[in-house]
Amino acid sequence: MQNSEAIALSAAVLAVAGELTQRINEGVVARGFEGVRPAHGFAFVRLAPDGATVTDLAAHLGVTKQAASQLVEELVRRGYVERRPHPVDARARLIVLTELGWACTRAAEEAAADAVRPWVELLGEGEVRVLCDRLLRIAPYGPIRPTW
Amino acid sequence: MQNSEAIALSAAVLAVAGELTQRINEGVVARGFEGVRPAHGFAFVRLAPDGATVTDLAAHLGVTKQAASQLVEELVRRGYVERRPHPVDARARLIVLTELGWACTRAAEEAAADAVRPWVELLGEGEVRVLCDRLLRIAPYGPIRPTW
DNA sequence: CCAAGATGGTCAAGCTGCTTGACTATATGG
DNA sequence: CCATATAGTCAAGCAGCTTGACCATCTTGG
Repeated sequence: MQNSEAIALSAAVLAVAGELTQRINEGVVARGFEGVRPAHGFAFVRLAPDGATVTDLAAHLGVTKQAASQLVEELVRRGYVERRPHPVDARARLIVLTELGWACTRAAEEAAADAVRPWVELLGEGEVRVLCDRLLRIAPYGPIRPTW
Repeated sequence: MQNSEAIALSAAVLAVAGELTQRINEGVVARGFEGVRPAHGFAFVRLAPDGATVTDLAAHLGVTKQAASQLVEELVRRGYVERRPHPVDARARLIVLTELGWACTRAAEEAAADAVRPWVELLGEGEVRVLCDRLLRIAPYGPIRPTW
């Protein structure tokens, strides 16, 4: 594979990622959740199952824990998450989604489904599944960084 | 396709994009081009063929022209590009890559090839080409935004 | 041909989100 | 029980973007 092809492929990946991020965020905002940034969505993904600590979140987002702490503070102010005492570690706090946070997460899922729908119409559901499989094999643990 | 699958697919795309951006940037830095950010690479792509104006660049990067102007100023200081009078519009300036800028672009292509190589080994060259084709069909003109 | 508005570019000031550094409180291991 | 590591926060600073203002040059309609 030639270098120029590699660049073209990279550009394609980045274009898809950019469009996807933009569409999902717009979709979430359109559903009435104002003031949310893509980074918040990335945080929600990590918080969704059982909550997480600030340090977990920082590692997940690829930022310092101070930055993660600020992000949590903002989400608390907006009512999307709340800090609870950690069940086994008195130093730590468990950040969990509020009901509003869950609603926002569901909105993001809907927005993602809307964003992906044109792909299915274009390529067919089977091809999209194959695409997803390929991507997961390529970078199963790629960084979810809010900023480049 | 269910909402949860759409989210999984989105996460996969973003993970691949994140890893790719990181690897290319590291590869460029490793080849001796210091102080370059991914955003610079996105600018180089637009400048490479025949140069571009600040306004073109701003549109391409999805930022204000002031921001694009600052980015150009930085690239000029580092010796990657130079401002030339525009051939047909005395208001505008044509930003073109210097020899150093071209060298950096080639380094980025090499780094991209390095980053993509594992994919080829994992999926085979044919599958990767198919992947590229699919991505280009999904978002042929997706935004190349340096920041989310 | 000229006046009026549109467009290309830059300067300046401000804001946002990140970083580094310092600190307290709690956990853990010898 | 003390030494060190870890969770979290506060504070200050910085980088990169934005908005607002401005000048130079172009384009257009009368």
